[in-house]
Amino acid sequence: MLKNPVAMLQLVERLGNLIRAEMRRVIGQEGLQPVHLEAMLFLNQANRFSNTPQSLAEFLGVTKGTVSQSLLLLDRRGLIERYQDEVDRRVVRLRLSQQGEEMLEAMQPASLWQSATRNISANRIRNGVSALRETLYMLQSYNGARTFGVCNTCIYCQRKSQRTHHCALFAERLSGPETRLVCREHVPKSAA
Amino acid sequence: MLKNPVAMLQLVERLGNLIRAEMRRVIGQEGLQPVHLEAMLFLNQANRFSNTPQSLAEFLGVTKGTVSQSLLLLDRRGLIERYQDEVDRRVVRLRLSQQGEEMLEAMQPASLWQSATRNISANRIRNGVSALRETLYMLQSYNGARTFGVCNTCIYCQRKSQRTHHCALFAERLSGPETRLVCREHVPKSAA
DNA sequence: CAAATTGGTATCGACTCGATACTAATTTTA
DNA sequence: TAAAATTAGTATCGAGTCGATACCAATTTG
Repeated sequence: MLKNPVAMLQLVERLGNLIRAEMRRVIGQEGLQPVHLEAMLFLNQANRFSNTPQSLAEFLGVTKGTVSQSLLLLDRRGLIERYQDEVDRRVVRLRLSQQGEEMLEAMQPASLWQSATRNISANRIRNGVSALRETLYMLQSYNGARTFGVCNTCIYCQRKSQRTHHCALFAERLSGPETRLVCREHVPKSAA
Repeated sequence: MLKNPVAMLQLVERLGNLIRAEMRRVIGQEGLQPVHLEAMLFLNQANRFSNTPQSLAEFLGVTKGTVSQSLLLLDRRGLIERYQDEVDRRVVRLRLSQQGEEMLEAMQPASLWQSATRNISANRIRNGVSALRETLYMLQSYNGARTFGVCNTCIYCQRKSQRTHHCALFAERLSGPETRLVCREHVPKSAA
């Protein structure tokens, strides 16, 4: 019955498709697909508990077999590096290569968006972000999907001192910069 | 420098990907892909100036060759009908078949979203819709893409009487319901 | 220590997607 | 008005996604 939520859905869908088409245009010149850019953006933000094929598959919403194929391609192109985990030798760790970081740096995928939102009032954007964030959390909780938020918004993240934080789930120390990376085990504080 | 627009971009991107993954899950059971659902949703809303392969290709942001393939599949499955235009015999007209309409009806793609937004205040949603809509128009104007809005938000749409409207571009009469369909030649009033 | 689970890879088939080449109908132009 | 250019659409090719299935090796469970 409510029309505005449906309007919001259609806008998000349409904007998502435009972003995707723009991605395809830009990254297609490198012979890549949108999902490759998504993967690289994820690896650029993933913390050390989350930089694995399994985690990436969950983030992208595809099977591990599918993600394995995409990683093979990114590896062949020299855009990522894969190495074995020291303690659990089944798991593969992923990171962007130097070349991968440079490509991401050079692309500036957000620049068009920055211009497009230039004349929108800060208040409307704040409201929009808040509405979208809540919708995202709700959707993720419905289908049991992970939230992939950054550590400093997670219930497991405890501040120990001015500079050091602590993850109560992995029982490990977190540096300041690390609390701004996304984690597979993230549980939003609002949903505690 | 502004962080909120980037946050909004990431949210839209993530939500778009989740919607896409959900689409794949739902429509995959019919042996279809997300783009097929996008196409059917478009055809369900397109007016009589816009129900062609070319128009659909512009909407989806793919080439006409690509869209031709997808239409072939939808036709084979009996979900759409294709017929020749009477006056310009190069153009093919598209419409959902009975079966296609029933499938769309049965899927209710917006229901999850409706639940997810249930507890968000109307004001925040209104602000969000407004911010997203302006962003969408800006992005579309940048790359010269069409806006695909509904007639009653278009500069060419003129109200003739209580019940009849008139399109100044095609110089044709529009019924009331027709003014709520999306058009390939749409130009938003705000950008007049 | 054997069985079950977990993380990852390989292969197959259907499909997307851009590029290219093509046909037919319409419009432009010389 | 006839030839040239444009427009709408289709066909084909190759690289890649994607799920499904099958498989292997390392780890955890019983």
